[in-house]
Amino acid sequence: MKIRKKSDEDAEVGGGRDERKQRTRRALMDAALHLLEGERSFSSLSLREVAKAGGVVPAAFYRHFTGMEDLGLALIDDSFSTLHELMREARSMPAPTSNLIANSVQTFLRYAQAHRLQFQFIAKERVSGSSPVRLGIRKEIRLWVSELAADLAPFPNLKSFNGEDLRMMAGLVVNTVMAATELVLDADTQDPSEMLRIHRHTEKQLMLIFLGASQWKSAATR
Amino acid sequence: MKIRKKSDEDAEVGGGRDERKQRTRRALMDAALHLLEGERSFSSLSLREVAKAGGVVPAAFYRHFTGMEDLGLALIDDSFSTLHELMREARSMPAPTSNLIANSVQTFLRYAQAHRLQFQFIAKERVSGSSPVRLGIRKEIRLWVSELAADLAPFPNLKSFNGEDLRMMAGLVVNTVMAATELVLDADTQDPSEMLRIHRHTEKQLMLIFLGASQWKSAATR
DNA sequence: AGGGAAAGTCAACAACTGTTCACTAACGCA
DNA sequence: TGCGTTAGTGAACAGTTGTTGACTTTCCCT
Repeated sequence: MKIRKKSDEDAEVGGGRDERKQRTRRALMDAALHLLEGERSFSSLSLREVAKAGGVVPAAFYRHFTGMEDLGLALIDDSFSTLHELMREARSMPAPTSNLIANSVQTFLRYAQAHRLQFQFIAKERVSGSSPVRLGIRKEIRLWVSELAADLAPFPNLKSFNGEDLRMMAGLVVNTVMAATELVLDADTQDPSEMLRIHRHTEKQLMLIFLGASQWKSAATR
Repeated sequence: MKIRKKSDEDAEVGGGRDERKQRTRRALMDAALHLLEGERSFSSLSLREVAKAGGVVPAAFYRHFTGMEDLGLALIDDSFSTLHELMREARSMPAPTSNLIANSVQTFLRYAQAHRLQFQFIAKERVSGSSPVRLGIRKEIRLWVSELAADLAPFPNLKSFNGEDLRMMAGLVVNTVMAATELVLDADTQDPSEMLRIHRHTEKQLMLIFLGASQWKSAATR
């Protein structure tokens, strides 16, 4: 009668053993992300409430993570893998010779909105997280800057940049996009006019940067 | 014999009643700021530990603030008043016709370093604070952007900006400076070469922005 | 000189925290 | 078919949390 304890009441059943394990692992990570929605910060989450929100008893949490910090690091990997996925998609798209800036802004901000939980996590923990978490995020962002610099290098407008200055410019672009992302994540969810305002604002800022870049002269390296 | 309970052991004595009250109020605020040094975030501070660090029993906390959020709002006022003080000083200085960017960067980042606790608080709570705290900070930053835009308006290079675009550019500058501030606050305290690197980096980014600005043409407003 | 106001103390409360332990039951390999 | 491995349970622990109430002591005004 009471043979199957969970399976007969859980909607989502089946699968091998470690498939089920991955499922609760994800449930814990998703629970944490959802708890972060709104005002909470990761460091104010308690292990117990994450466990409860994940549908599991506190002790079971330890079968998946050594503690909350471990969970945080897992969330970083998760979040940045979705960011890299976007970058890969963007690179494989046929380069739209005109409107490149407007297209990129639109693509990125839409994507951030669609993955708001992850991006909210990144935005918060980038500045207020524990040391390993924060450093992990910074490393990923530096990597992102490098990739962007490499993507920018071939542009004919930017011939006069040396490598260091190219990274400087890429950093400026990334900062700007990150700031815009924070605006989008905070904005009244799905107020289209407000969203349009942010898009236009960000496009102009990037145009200003690229306008400056086309005039730039790197000091001769010697 | 045991008439004066506090005065005979406290180093800092004297003053009228509400002068003493202001003193413990400040002690609580300073305690909170110091607890935020390093990894902690404001939302992870407990009322009890702030009270203890402030040298006061938990119940006494309520004589000064209605709760932690109230303390947070007080810290915002405090922090931004020091920022406005810097802005006032900067404006009263004789405009250094050359090297304006380098001077401004140096002044600002030095100031941020000197008031690291306040700026750390702002940087963290800007993104992860509770709603009233976060909104308070955003409002102050918008104000800052407006003031900068007004300061920028008279420059002959920027004649071709309309009001909205000027704010757009000012926003870009503020974003850039804020990002640099975060780097400074995180950097190995007082590693001069690292600090120099950040200064140079930021100067270049601002030069790039101003270079673009000198070529800018706002669309005709109609 | 005396009395009201108020900053601060002390003790208690119910609720919640992280972590541990012995346990149960299901899976998958032999 | 059985048996070890292991995800998940339930209870207990010692601390810590926010908030309250009744208290003491000091200041300041009349």
